[in-house]
Parts: sequence; structure tokens; C-alpha cells
Amino acid sequence: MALVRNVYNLLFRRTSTFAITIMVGAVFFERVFDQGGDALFDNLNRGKLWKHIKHNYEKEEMDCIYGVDLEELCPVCGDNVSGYHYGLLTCESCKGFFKRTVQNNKRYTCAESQECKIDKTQRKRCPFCRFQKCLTVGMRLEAVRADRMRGGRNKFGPMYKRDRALKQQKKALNRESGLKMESMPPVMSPTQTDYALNSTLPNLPDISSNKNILLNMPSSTTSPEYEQGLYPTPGCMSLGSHSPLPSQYSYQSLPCRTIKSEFPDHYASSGSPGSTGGYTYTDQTQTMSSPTPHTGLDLPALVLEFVRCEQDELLVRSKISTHLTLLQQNQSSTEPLSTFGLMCHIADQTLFFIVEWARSCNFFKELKVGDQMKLLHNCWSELLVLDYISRQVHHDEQDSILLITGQKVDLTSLLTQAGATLGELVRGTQQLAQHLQELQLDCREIICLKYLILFNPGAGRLSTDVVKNLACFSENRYAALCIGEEQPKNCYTELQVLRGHFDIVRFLVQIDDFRFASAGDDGMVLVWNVETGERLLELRAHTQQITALTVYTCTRAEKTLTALITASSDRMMCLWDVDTGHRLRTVSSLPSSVKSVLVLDHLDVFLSGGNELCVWNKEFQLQCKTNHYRDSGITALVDLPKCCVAAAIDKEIVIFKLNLSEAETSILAVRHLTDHQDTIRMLIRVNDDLFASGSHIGEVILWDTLDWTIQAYERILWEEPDRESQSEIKMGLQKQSEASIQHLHSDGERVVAAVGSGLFVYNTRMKTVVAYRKFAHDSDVLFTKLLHNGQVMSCSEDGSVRIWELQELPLPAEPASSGFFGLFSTIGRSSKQGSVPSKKLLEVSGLCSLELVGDLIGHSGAVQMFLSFAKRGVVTCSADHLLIVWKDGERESHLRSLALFLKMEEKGCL
DNA sequence: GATCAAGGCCAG
DNA sequence: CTGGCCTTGATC
Ligand SMILES: [Zn+2]
Ligand SMILES: [Zn+2]
Repeated sequence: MALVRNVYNLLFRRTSTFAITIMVGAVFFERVFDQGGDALFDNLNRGKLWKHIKHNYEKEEMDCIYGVDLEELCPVCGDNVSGYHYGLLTCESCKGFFKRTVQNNKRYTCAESQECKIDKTQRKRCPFCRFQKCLTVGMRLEAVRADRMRGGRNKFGPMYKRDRALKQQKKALNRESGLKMESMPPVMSPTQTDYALNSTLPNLPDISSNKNILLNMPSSTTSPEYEQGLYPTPGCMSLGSHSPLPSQYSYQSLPCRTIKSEFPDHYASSGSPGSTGGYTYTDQTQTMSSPTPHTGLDLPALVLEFVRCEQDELLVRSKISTHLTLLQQNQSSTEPLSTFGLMCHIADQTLFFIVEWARSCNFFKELKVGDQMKLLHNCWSELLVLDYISRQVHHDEQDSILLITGQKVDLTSLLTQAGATLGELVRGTQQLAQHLQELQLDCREIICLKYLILFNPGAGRLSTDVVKNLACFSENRYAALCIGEEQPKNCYTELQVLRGHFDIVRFLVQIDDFRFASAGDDGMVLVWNVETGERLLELRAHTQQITALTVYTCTRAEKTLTALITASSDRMMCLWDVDTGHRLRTVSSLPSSVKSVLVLDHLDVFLSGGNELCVWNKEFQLQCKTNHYRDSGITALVDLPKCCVAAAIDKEIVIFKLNLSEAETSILAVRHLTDHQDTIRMLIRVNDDLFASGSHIGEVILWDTLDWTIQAYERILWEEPDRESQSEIKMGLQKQSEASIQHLHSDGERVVAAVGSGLFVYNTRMKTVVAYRKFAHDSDVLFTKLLHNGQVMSCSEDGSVRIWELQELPLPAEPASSGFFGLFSTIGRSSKQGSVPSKKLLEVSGLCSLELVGDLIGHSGAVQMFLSFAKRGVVTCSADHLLIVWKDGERESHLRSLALFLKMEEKGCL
């Protein structure tokens, strides 16, 4: 009961109209079942079906025949394929080449211009270009095992299977209809129109000789993807050759892909990608999208878990189709099946999969088998009807219904066949489907409905055990689901999860109002639309983790080009066109991996900082470079006036002066600022007059941008807490980096610093600390930012993302006593130039506390960075491989309602 | 126990 | 270094 109520709340709380209609729908739903649920499937006979279910418990399902058709050619070299290797069908030699290259971390260079043609005869000539092509066509680095474990299956297994099923289906289709894949008509084909008009509907045609029914091909969104391989390849190179991208592959048309991953293992998986198991790959356009653009009603944990447990519809579809084909082959000698007979067989088969689904979903399988059977016995018919209805919701045509096999059946003729009682029922379900369609009920919501039906404890007499277990689930999961509950100042009540990365995501950059790029340890750079969550591009060239990511706008031939510069541990640097995905420039074999990139727009150059500082022009030609700096080299760069830049090199800040005269370009170190006592972790520009640096031991120094003198010096020393009362909080927090400055950000006047697991805000004009909190997170704060509305946002190694508001302390003499964590923060203050004595922060007047106003729960790994799109939301990236877009629930709901009203108005409902 | 993708081996 | 062939082992 509790679970049901919770899920209802979670699902429908946000849009009241939604809730009402669902309730009405649910009542209607119930009536349908009570009155004629049995009648609808009289043909099938409940007892027989139940026998099937029971049978399913005893014996595993019949296996399907999957012949692999190896007639295809290797997308890299055109040789014959030998099977799926590292993500797609390739030949044996490219498999071996890819394996050797990745395993031995090989570095190749191209003797030509990095565009060598790769075919069967020339593939040996240039390993550099061959490997680049391997990456471009979609061979996956993460499929090469770090631990070299042999045998077994990896997470790609299910995907290979699905792809194989698709290919099989395509083959069958080609055989049956005599149609070539290339000439596949879109959903509305002439044959279908014929059928719709031909309303007499005799006996249902057999599928093999079909004239009227189109054995489905997945809708047009998936076929291009299928044609290209398992993954949408970045448009930058077509498969056959290195010719440039056809314009229709501009970013809007790339399908978005989802990787459903097992949740708890995000931490462990980075080390050995093959060891995690349990991954299912699904195409988002297939299972996640609704007919209208998805607006992001997405909930964490529980719903994600539900979605994760979903079956692959394509696989189910192909299995059922295969079954029906076999059935009809056996039957064709006698008499063909009637429409209704066919539908019964489909229902029969669907039930198998419903049972399979139930048994595979996490909560259900933890129950006793006896209880599982009780639950299933109670709801199988409802689930069957829901399955039917949900398919109609996503089927746009009013006068026909869509079957799981992709076949369409004309509604009027079905009604004639059905007779009075059943006809009423069919009409009823159509009506309900239409209501749901108007509400843009998306797949997730339907999935939740399925669970509501499955776990409806009121529906029958269950052993107390089940009820207890259900209560337990709801207890455990509920807390995690309550985004926005009791957080009145937190507008981020909706989230959308973006999947695509295979390893830690470390970098985010904003491209324009809508787009941003993400990059991480998997070497991939993905470009996304923040509003829709669509993945626009996948930029693949790097073989190791990305170490720097910057937006670069330059003018070429009087056109402004927005590009991305990426640098990686593979010692390459690339320039990408963010509109087309083209790789415009590549520099390989750099002497060291680049950790920071700084674009100097006014000088038309950019700098790369690795173990040496290099100056590049916009054509990616090296202009000059400094000498070698040992160890970690240049970790951060900021732009300064008068052609100067500041570089963080271990404990020093080195000021370099650029000379970009016509005759010669040079870069010279003109000053070494040695005031930091430990490694500099962060360097930022504050405003025209100041830049700031932060070190590993908590020093923050403000520098003058012109004469590089110290303007302020803060050493953050969290004072020891009062042992008696705080001993438990202190436990486990004594880390070396406790006072380390992990990150700095400035809005021009104030600077916010991530210090250990705490935060402090400093006013550069007043030269005072404005606010602080020693324990803002349970672990190190990795990134922090001052938001436009004055709030502070921070994210941490512990996976949390929090929003803070500066609030004046009621009693300046008292420590900030509200909040969850430490209250004993003190900052020792000194000045190298002056003689300001150390004094306690608490005595500083006007000091504010940072009050927690929002806690964004969603990530299960360290949150590395975030990006704010103001009203459109905030994007976070994490070690759990995910990106999450956090959205203003009220705004999104408003937009949804608006869209709904517009749609209803259009249809004349109002 | 069959399958099949991943790693290993080694003559060329 | 290449690529054909062999061994391995999780998954079904
Ligand atoms: Zn090949
Ligand atoms: Zn080449």
C-alpha cells in the first residue's frame, strides 16, 4: 500500500491534471478488467495461460535460432568479418590490431597527413590512420580488458545479441517482402494505406506472403543507426571512406543512446571494465522516448531501477515474430489464422515475456517463488492489457492498432470481428490509450504503472511476508526519491540522466545557450543539448583520458566557428567543429600530456600547459615553447594584461611574457612568485585587477594582475573542534587534504573556495571572509561556484551536490550553530606584507553562514564538476559515468502544461 | 554443455 | 608487427 501511494505521489505529484486523469484512467482500467477482462481473452482460456506461466517456472523458454550472417565487411578495412570484436563486427586482423594497440598502449605517427586510406591491401601501411579509423567506426577501448582476463562474456554481450536479432529481422524482412533495406518505406507505406482502406479484413493474412501487413521494421529513427553499426558513429567520417560528413548527419539527427548500467558498481568498474557484468544496452529512441520530445520527468534510484529492468522490446519483438513465422509455416497447409487468432497467439507469447520480465526485475525476484506466483496470478491479465495499451499510446494512427510484432491492424475491421461485447471493450481501451497519449505519458511512467499493477498488495491475499517486503522496499528507497521534498528553496526538483560515458566524467564546458560538451577518462567527448538531453555528437579520437577541454571560437573565412580543443594523456591535442563533429586539426606525439589549455582570443593564439608551455596559432602550428618543467609541470593557466600569462608550476606561479612580433615569436619567464608554501591547486582570474591562487595547505593569495604583488593572503586553518561534543564528527575526516584548496571560483567581487570538505566565501573588495562552512560535504569538495542568484553550489567526492545560501548570523558571537555539520570553523588570518594579527573569523563583523537550501541526490560517485545554464538547469558530471541535468520542476511542469494545452487547443478539445 | 568474444600464441 | 588459429570462461 505504502509503495503504491509513494509511487503514485512521486509520479504524479507534480502535475495535478496528470494525476486526475491517471486516477480516472485507473478506475476505468479497473472497470475494463472487472467487466470483461476475461471475455477479451476467452479464446485463450485462463487456465491454459496459467499453465504456461507455471510451465515457465519449471523449464526455461524455447531457444531461438540465430544464424550469424558473416557476409558483411569490416568497417575498418573491408575484409570479411569474423564476428563481433570490441563493439562491432570486424575482421580478425583489425581485432588483433586494435587489441595490440590498446593493450600495449602503442603510439603511432602518420607519415602523411593523417588521412591515409585504409583497405585490405593498405591497412598495414599506416597504423596511425588505421587506429584512428578503428576509433571512428566505433571500436570500444573499454572492451579491451585491463586485467587481460580471458574468456567469458562482457557487458557488450546483450548488445551483440540485440544487433544480431535486428539483423536477423532485417534479413527476414528482405526475404519476405522482397524489399531491400535501402528502399524500406517509412512507417506509412503505400501497402499499409491499401490495407487501411481495405476494411473488409478477411482472415488475417499470413505473415510470410504478406501484402497487407508489414512485418515491422523498427521505426525510421533506428534504421540509419542500424545501418551504421551498433553505435551512432560521429558524423565526422563516413564508414566507407574518410570523406567528409554528409550534411544530413548534422547534430540534430544523431540518435541519443542510453546505456543502462547496473547501479551500485560505478566505483569498481573503472579498473576492470569487463568485470562488472549485468549491463544492458538499449537505444533510447526505442525504449525511452515518447512521441513528443522528452521533457525530463525523471526520477532517481527507484524509477531508474525500474527502467533498468525493462526488457529489450526489439528482442521480444523479434522473438515473437520468429515464433509466429514458425507457427504459420506449420499451419499454412491447413487454414490461415484469423486476426483474432493471431492476436491471441501474440498475447500468449507476450505473457511469456511478462512473466520473464517480472522474474527478472530486482524486487520481484527477491520474493519467494510462491509469492511470485500469487502476485502474477493476480495481475497477468492487467499487465497484458497495459502492454497492449502502452503500445497504442505510442502509435499515432487513430484508425489502426499496433501489435508487438510491428504489424498494424485496422480498427474498424477488428471491431466488426469482435462483436458487441468485445467491441465495446476494444473501443474502451482505445479511448484510454488516447487519453494517455494526450497526456504524453512516457515510457517511464508506463513502466511505473506496470509495477503498480504487479505489486498491488490489495489485489489478493498475499502472505504477510510479501507485504512486509514491500514495506521494506518503500522504506529503503523513499528517502532517495524525495528531491525537493522539504527543500522549498531548491528549484531543482527534476532530473534527467544522460548516459554515454564509460568512465569517470571530469570535464564540462558550455558551448552556447543550449549545448555543452562532456569529457572524461574514457577519452570520449560528447556534445549534448541541455534542454532535450539529446546527445548531439560523439567525438572520438583519444585513446586515453581527456586532460583538458576548452571552447575555442575563431573566425575562419569570415565565418565564426565554434570549436573544442581537447587534450589527452595519449599526448594528442585535437580541434573539433562542434556543429559537424569534424576533427579539424590533430597534433600527436606531444612531448608531454597537456593539463591546461588557455585560449588568448586577442592574440589569436592558444597556450597548452604540460611539462612545457607551448604557444600555438589557430592553425595548430607550434609557435614557440618554454623549457621543460619537471614533475607535474604546468597545472593551471590564467590570462593577464600586457601579453602576460600566469602559470601554476608546483609551488610557484611563473609569469610568462609573450612576444608575438612578425619576425619571431617567443615566450619568456619574467617573474617567479614563490610565496606559496605548497603545491598550487588552483589559479583563477578574479577581475581586471586581481587573480587568485590556492594551495594544497589552504593558502589563498590574491595577486595584482599588473605588478604581480600580493593583495591579500589567507591561510585557512580549521581550528580543532571541541573534542567532547564533536568527536564522532571528526572521525574519518582527518585527511591530509583537509585544508587543501581544491577549487576556486569568482564572480568578479567574491571568491568562493573549496577547502577540504568545506567552503568559504571571500570578498575581495572588503578583503574579508564573508561566509564559511567547515563541513559542507562528507568528503572533499571538488568544485564550487557562485551562482547568478547569489547562492553557492558545490559538489563533492562523496557524490553529493549542494546548494547554499548566505545567511546573516543572528548572533555574531555565537558560532553558526544551525545546520548538520561542524560549527567550529575558524580561520587564522595573517598577512605577509602587513602585520594583521591572527584573529578568529567569528569576530569579523557581517559574517554569514552558509545554509543548506538544496541537496541534489542522484550521483553514486564523486561529482567532478557542474555547469549552470541558469533557467535551463544545472549539469553535473561524475565518477559514476553519468551526467545529470537538474531542472527547475516548476518551469518544466509549466512548459509541459503549456505544450499540452496547445495540443488540446489544436485538436479542439477546449 | 553449447556459444562466442576476449586473450594468447607464433610462423611469416 | 601481422593475422590466422587456438584456448578460455561467463552466460544462456
Ligand atoms: Zn578489418
Ligand atoms: Zn596515415
